[in-house]
Amino acid sequence: MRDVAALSGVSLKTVSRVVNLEPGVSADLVERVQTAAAALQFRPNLTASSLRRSDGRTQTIGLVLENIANPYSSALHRAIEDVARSHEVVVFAGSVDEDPARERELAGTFLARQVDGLIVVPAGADQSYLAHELRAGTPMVFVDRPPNLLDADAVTTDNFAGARDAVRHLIAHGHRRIAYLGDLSSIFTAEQRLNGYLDALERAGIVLDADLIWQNLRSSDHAQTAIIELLTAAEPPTAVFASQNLVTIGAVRGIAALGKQFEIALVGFDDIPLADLVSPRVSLVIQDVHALGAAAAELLFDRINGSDLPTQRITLPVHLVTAGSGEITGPFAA
Amino acid sequence: MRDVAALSGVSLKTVSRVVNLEPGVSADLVERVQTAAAALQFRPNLTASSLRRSDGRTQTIGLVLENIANPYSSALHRAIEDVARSHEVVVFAGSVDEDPARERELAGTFLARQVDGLIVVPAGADQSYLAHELRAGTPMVFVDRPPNLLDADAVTTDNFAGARDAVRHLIAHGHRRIAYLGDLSSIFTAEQRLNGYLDALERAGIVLDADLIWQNLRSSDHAQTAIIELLTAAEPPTAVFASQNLVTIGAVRGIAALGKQFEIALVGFDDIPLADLVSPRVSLVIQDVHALGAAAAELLFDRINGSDLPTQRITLPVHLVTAGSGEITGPFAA
DNA sequence: CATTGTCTCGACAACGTTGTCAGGCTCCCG
DNA sequence: CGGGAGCCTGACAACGTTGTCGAGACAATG
Repeated sequence: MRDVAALSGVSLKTVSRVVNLEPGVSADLVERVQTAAAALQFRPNLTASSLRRSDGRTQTIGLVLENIANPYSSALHRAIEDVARSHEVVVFAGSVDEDPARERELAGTFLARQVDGLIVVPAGADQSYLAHELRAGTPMVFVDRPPNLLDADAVTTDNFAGARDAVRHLIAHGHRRIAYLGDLSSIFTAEQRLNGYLDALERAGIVLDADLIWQNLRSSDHAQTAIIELLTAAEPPTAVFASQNLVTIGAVRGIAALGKQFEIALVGFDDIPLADLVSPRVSLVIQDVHALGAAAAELLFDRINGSDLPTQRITLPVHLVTAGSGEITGPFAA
Repeated sequence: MRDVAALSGVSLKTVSRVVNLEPGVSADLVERVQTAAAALQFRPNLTASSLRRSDGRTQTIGLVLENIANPYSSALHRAIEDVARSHEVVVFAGSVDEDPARERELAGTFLARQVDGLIVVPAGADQSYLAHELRAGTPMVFVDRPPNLLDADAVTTDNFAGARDAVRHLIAHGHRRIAYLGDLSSIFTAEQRLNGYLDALERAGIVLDADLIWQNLRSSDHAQTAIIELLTAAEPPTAVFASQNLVTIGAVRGIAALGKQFEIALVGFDDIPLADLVSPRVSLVIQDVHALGAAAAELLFDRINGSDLPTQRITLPVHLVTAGSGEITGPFAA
């Protein structure tokens, strides 16, 4: 900037005014400064600018995700990017891989870089380490899972209702022995979905068989092994509820490996890629990930722009997309 | 930092020394400063720090991608994130959607934030706008596609050989009428892959039929429409080479819609999700996206750490994964 | 005991930018 | 022709941190 000022023969402050489009600079000086800036390929240093600016904004937000490469996370990321872009804000993102220590570390490095706000898919059971920064005025919004031990905005989907409806659907098609395949039970969404499963069974008067519940399946391979074991056991289920996308994929592979695609009813929670092309086809509880991300980002930017409404908890609905697999009838069909 | 200094009764500089683990501070002062910092939940301001530091590093890199939500881009992103993390660097990323203006804008906003380096999947036909920053010392590496009108490092895959091998494979299974379905022809990889297709045909002495070449298919829907039109024409192809993942997905849908999954041989370039579960199954030319991203990131960090080797162009090999679809025999099978 | 060296520590300036404020100019009015 | 208002412009300090340098304390050396 100093060079631009020297070349155009004005003061630093005038260059600053021109660069920031401030009014009150004569037309010929604006012209002179702009040609000088163009000649020198001048690009203002936004970090210095935000250091000095009164509001301290860096036009930057941080995004703490489960795993950037996972389609769920990357869909969220894209939705948030689009909203951020409309505010001329760029996004830092990082993967946490369900590791609470990594979550904390990543949030910390974003905060150290003076992000204007933070969007977090929490992995750990305690977000109180953020309380100080939150009180100090850094807005934060939690997505997919609410924060623990911290009072902050959150946008989640209706996991309980989605799981309950999925299992009800299977019951309505005549199933009584319905297996539950689930992710790490410590994850909020996994717990909610298990509760939905249990609720649907109880209301239908079906006695729980604990052997049909498999949790803590951390990959599609684990899920595949689990479903093969379930289906080859003495009293196999006639239907399966898979509570997460990787688990659903493992279930599909397992059913395909056993050649039972026309015998076992399967409903999964979360979308899976190319769901319309896989065999066996699978009925799915779909959440609108784009809407989730957009809602979280809008909430965050409202806070950044000064909103001081009470903490909000938004729950978005899900819907069941039937695809012929969940509709395989069971032995108790009417 | 001022508060920490006041609370522990030392100067700013001593706090700085403790925070940066510089030697030459007595043990009891280190202790006092650390407890004061902890009490105040002090977090150093990295933007101010990098402004003042002699090397000016922000421990930040920028990543310009086609579309963050696309599995190819997000796999690249994750590979780069992992390398960046090992250097204690965080990553800005953004989507360009094949828009050259957006590419330029995004690279500019990253540079204005003083990133230590840039990794770009270029969308436009001219990256000379980066020449000034490159000469000024900001390292840049291009991935998947080389830069145009700019001398910089690039890591790409062997698109020509992959396409040629795919088409050779179809020819070896007795096909002569092989369609080419391709992405936007302005994209470097699309051009290379078309050349590979043409080369394989020519070396096999097959006369080109221009009606079998469909380019500029920008989505899987377009590709699906195109393949349905091709397969229902007067002289349909017996095999199809789909030159990109979205195009392959459209081709799979189109073939499935026509019920021709056991008649048409299909080979696609790039992996598609759940490739082992889709019907019809599809043979694929796979590139190692993780290795691509990792190689680009390593190259970038070498530059950031001072390497001044001549510009490098790295090409990674691809390999064909057969899955029963590319192996459907054609009318000229031996 | 004087001198030298080493080890700690702090004062000060600087990174590139913007907020504040004062000064100079022009114009118009009485 | 004096004076007040309004418009441009620049000098200066400041944002939060670190590089430089010098001062003071103390030990080792002759």
